[in-house]
Amino acid sequence: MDTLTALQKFREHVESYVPVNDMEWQALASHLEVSALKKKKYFAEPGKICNHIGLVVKGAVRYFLVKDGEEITGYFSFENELLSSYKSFLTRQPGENYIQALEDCHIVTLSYNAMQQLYDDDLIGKKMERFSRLIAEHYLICYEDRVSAFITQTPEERYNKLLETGGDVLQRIPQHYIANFLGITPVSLSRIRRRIMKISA
Amino acid sequence: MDTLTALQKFREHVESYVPVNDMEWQALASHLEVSALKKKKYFAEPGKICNHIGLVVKGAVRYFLVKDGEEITGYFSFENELLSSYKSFLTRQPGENYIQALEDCHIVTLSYNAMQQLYDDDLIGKKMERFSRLIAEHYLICYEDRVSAFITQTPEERYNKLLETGGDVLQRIPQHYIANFLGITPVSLSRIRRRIMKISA
DNA sequence: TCAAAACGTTAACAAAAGATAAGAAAAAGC
DNA sequence: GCTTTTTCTTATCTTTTGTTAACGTTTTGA
Repeated sequence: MDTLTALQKFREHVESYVPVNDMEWQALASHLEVSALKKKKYFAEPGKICNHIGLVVKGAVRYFLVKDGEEITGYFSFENELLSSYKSFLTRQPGENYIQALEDCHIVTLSYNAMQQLYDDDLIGKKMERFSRLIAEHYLICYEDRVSAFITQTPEERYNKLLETGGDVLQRIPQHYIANFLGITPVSLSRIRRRIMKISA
Repeated sequence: MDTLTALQKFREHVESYVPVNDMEWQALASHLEVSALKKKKYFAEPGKICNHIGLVVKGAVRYFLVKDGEEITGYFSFENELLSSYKSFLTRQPGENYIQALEDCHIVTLSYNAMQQLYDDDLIGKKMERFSRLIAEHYLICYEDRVSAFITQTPEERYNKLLETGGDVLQRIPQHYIANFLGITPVSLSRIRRRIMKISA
């Protein structure tokens, strides 16, 4: 995928939140960087401050942290989704998790400093503020739903819901990662799958 | 508590995110409403669109939803914390949860329409966008931490962490609500407490 | 191509959590 | 002040999950 296509994808993503005219786009695009992230390479690592926010143009990444020597996968990002150790990016503190490419990825990134410059820009500062607000609000709602699922649903119910709405996740992600994502062990997920098969059979 | 004090608290809250001069404050304050919410009264109910966002100036509220006839408590807001069925407020869709006063509350609220007017205001639009962005980012991080706790920690570990950092919650909230908040049943929390007591004794 | 690693399932056992019920203590409301 | 409700604990039993290990299959990578 060429640079222009990648940037165009980024523009479309921004425009799904706020309208952007050509002049505004120029101001924004001048700060963007297009790059590749090969499978198994890391976008973020614990102990390091995440200095970039990105968009996954192609590919998929996995968020995980290591506890007691075990990798625990918390999240994934696919095409047209945000890519960042967001807490670290926002707070300027060292992050806690790895972000690793599950496939060869094409990404478009924006540095923290560029972001602040854009916020303070007279031409597009307000629009960038709004864009970031809408992004944050969007992901806030996602997290709210996820917390709600942990509180109100059993692991089996959470997996069933994932079967309905999961889409890409179920096809492209190994099941033991999905187990972590659901808050259970891979063995437990395997048992849940067998239970469901028996019922639906 | 009088209206001026309540408004002053709101101003201080805003100023903990962005600086506000007197002129800007006038523009904002003209849209604010100060009100009381008596114990057990509802700020939001399922099926209704949440048209206001608020600040708890005094008191505490509980967020809960009803599943299979059971109340499940997901969250609390105390003094100087945000108050809203945020997903409903943002998406303009009917909410799913109740927000109920646990104590007699004093609250300051801002309507959705006023919020949009403020965003589009030339004088303080950009500042309001930034304020809301920072608010959303702040709560996004809170939710991220909470999801992370569900994935990486056992209920016992989550309770222990709450003992360290909980503050108000543990003093002012009945334990069966806290159990829900931790994602377990009240009976289970009681057992966890006994296990911890035995160890530390 | 071939050895090594990763992946998913299953089994056996231990630990924890859910469901239900009962009882005591504390708080709320009249 | 007294009754009712709420809150918390405890016990019993069932269900689920975690842990560890084994096994076959698939995928990876040199």
